Amino acid sequence: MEVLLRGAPLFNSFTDADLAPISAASRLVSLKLGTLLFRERDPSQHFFLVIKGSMRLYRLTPEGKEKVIEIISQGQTFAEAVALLNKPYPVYASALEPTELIAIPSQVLRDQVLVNQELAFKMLASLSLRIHGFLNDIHTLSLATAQQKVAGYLLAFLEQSEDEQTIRLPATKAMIASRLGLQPETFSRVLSKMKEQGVIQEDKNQILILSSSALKQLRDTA
Amino acid sequence: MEVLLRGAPLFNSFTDADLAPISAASRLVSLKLGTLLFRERDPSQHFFLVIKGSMRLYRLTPEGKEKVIEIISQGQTFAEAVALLNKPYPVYASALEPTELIAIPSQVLRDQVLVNQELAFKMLASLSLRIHGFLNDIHTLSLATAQQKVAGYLLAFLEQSEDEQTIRLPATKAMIASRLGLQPETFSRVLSKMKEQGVIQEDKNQILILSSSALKQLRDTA
DNA sequence: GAGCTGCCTTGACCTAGATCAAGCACTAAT
DNA sequence: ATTAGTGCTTGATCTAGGTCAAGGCAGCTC
Repeated sequence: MEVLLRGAPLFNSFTDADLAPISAASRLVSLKLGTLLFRERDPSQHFFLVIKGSMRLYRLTPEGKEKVIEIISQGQTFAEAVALLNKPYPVYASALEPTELIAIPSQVLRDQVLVNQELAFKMLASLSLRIHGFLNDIHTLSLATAQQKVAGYLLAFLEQSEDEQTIRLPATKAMIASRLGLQPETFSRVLSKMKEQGVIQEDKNQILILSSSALKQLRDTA
Repeated sequence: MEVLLRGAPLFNSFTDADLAPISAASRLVSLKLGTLLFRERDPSQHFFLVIKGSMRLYRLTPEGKEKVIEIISQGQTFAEAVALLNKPYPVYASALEPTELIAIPSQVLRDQVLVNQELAFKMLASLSLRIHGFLNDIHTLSLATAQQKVAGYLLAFLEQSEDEQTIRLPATKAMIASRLGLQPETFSRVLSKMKEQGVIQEDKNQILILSSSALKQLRDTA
């Protein structure tokens, strides 16, 4: 368990002594595809670290449509903030694929933050990072065309994995479309056009970027 | 200065002893309407508390259009997270009206967080709150009609100021439209229609809610 | 290998809201 | 009083992307 915990950025610099009480209180959870982990407004008894697979965090509109807010992949944590502050979950969470999580009781987090100064700092850093992500999302959601959104989304992958030119989408296309604030049809059409223009190529659910500069062009042009 | 500082939620429970070093290092800043306080990517040497007036935080698109991300009013702080983590500012900030701020050096914040446990907690709480706000924004930006956005925006005021039925808009209509991801024209048309339907009434830049239930209806209907 | 089932694509249409273009109301300066 | 500036409204178009509907294409199970 310690090994798994240390896989997360939140915990990677911790000593065994720091980690022991957290590890002792946590437990491993396995979810089948589609399993609902918690609902919006549920009390937050745990926060979670994704060991394997991925989770989708979403909300429901009054009419019952789903809007995907975040897709959480391996190594990332979620619901830390609400757990710490003892607030109800602000979103629904369900498994996008068969997924393994570590569930860490909120109380343990609260206790540890008081004891371990570094943990508080790390939490602040992690929240701050998340806020930056949201700023970007807000920015693109509100004034980008479909093409810009898709180009930006694909480029985000290249940035983190350096000179890899091939991308495996982390969820179904419909999910990604929702994340981007698009209809699945529109997402499909945009990808088609990019293929047509020779900017990308698709094989199975792998996407190959033929020209990242052309893609940047598309992202930055109205 | 101490008095002003304690006006902010971030500091309201602090003892004089806690506050003294912060107060000593901070200084008061007055901005004329439209003054640019910092740019995106500037190093974050201070974070800020709004004493009087209001600030707009925004970004620029590649084509140079502005997108308002947040409007910060009296009593609120901004740029705490980046100051703490010593990252560059992620947005532009300029004064929406003649505005007074307290500028608190980032270094002081970093020092104090290490010393004062409660401050770290408060910061976590404040960031978490901000994240919740962003979740809402993302939600509405991506799948609400213009009418839903405006109704939701107005209702947000009623929620915080209880049974006040009259709202003074915190910025020009064009700014608010941008915050909501709308064109000024569209914002204006939506308000007109609401007046036509007898849901609201407008006088100067005061908005009177005639029927908050009708407004809720509008917010929750596609 | 026949038939499901779930994803994805493609086409035809339609509508919300952006854009373009005047004009109006109020304020501030000359 | 006249002009000019700024924010707001209103009307007339245009268009990106949403919606509806019809297949196509795996990968399953039986």
